[in-house]
Amino acid sequence: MASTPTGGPARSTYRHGDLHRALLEAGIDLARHGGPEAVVLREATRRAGVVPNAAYRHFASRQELLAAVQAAALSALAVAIESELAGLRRGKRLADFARDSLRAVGAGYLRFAQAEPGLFRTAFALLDPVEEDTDPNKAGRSGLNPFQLLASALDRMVDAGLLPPERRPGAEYLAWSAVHGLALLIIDGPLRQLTPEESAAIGQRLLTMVENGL
Amino acid sequence: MASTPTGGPARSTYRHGDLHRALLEAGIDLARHGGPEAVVLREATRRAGVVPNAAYRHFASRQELLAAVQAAALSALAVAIESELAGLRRGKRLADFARDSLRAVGAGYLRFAQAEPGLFRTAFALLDPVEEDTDPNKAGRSGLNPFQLLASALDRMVDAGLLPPERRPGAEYLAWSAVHGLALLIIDGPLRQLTPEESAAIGQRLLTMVENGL
DNA sequence: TGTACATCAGTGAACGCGCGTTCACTGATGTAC
DNA sequence: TGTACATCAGTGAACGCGCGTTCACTGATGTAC
Repeated sequence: MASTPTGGPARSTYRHGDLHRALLEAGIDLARHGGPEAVVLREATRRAGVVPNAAYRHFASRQELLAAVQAAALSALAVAIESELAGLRRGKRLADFARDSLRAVGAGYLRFAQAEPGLFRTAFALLDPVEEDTDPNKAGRSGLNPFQLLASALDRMVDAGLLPPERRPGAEYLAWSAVHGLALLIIDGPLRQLTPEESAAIGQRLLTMVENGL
Repeated sequence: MASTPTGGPARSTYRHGDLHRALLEAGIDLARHGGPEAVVLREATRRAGVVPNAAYRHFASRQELLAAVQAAALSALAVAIESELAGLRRGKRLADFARDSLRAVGAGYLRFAQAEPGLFRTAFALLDPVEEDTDPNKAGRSGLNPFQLLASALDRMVDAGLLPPERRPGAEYLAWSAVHGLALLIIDGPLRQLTPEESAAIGQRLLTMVENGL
């Protein structure tokens, strides 16, 4: 039996069956290992065991495939944040819970960046505004995308009286900046050598700075 | 008289005269307009009015040209920070001066990112650790590179009693993260549409957060 | 249940592009005498 | 001051590469009768 380049079994049918999905998954895998610029149409078709131009039945251009991969990366980030949030104990006082939520959002963000740097970079390759975006392809299980998860954690801070309402507007961008910057120093920058433990520690310190400084 | 592609006068001599410099400047210009991936050997030689392989007399590879451009970008950033620092009035109390220095470093960083996004992105394309780097090509007039300028502002904060010495180690990375993240949101991200005034305002807010949170 | 046929997913071949890099060369420059 | 010569900066031509995308096609599938 012949094999595809990735070692999977060759198609026995003339039709692929689910080429759209196969291309998307190949694209995600490429992004995972090489970031957005590694999402190459021809390589995706190679992995799907299909001729290059077959992709055009499912994506109008390389750009469109990349956009789909980017949405998937955003969604994966949202899921990572949600799973960090899911680990919180709810029994605590409202204020503690609000604080913990904000930290969980930040910690999930940083953990994802370090665990999946390629997908992380893909998620933020020329990002369109995502504030009002309700595309479920970019969201986690809660239906919220990463930005919206952050926004709701900040709302909780206001509700708990930890953040004065007049400082709420735009606070997303301050918190996001700090965490995003650290993520990049860790995956692409001078903090590349840190172990996951070390970066978790500096992440916590950064989150404390945000909490106190907001 | 014939012209080079950029409209400059054609060489009248067989030898170029200063091709090394011409290639570097072409590379810087490419980076300015398109970031690191726009630094293309063949295009640099075209602009210098020279055949493609002539570059190899001066740079061993495209990578080596890019490294030189990157150093120049870092140096330009350092100069931008220095000029922000130079605007400070010295007469004030030590504590005020320390605070203002830190803010000036951040503001210079943000201003440069917005004014020269291509060079900014080039400066941080896979940055080697720059903490101990004394390469003058990466430094400003003071001989310090951007990271070292930040470090010395933080030292002043400690001297002025505004930052407890036990929180000094690693503080560079916290401050840097915040400012770097905001810079990226502004040049590549969802804050792309902000006017320079708006981004200066959010920059000041971010710097306040850093100051209070550190 | 069986056959004719329209649909359209995937094929095969080719395109033009620009890139980095290597090779053997040529001819201007500046130095040694 | 004048000439021979070595150096080496820039030339000319070519390479192989992989990319995105277009074209006219073929043949498996599923629907209409």
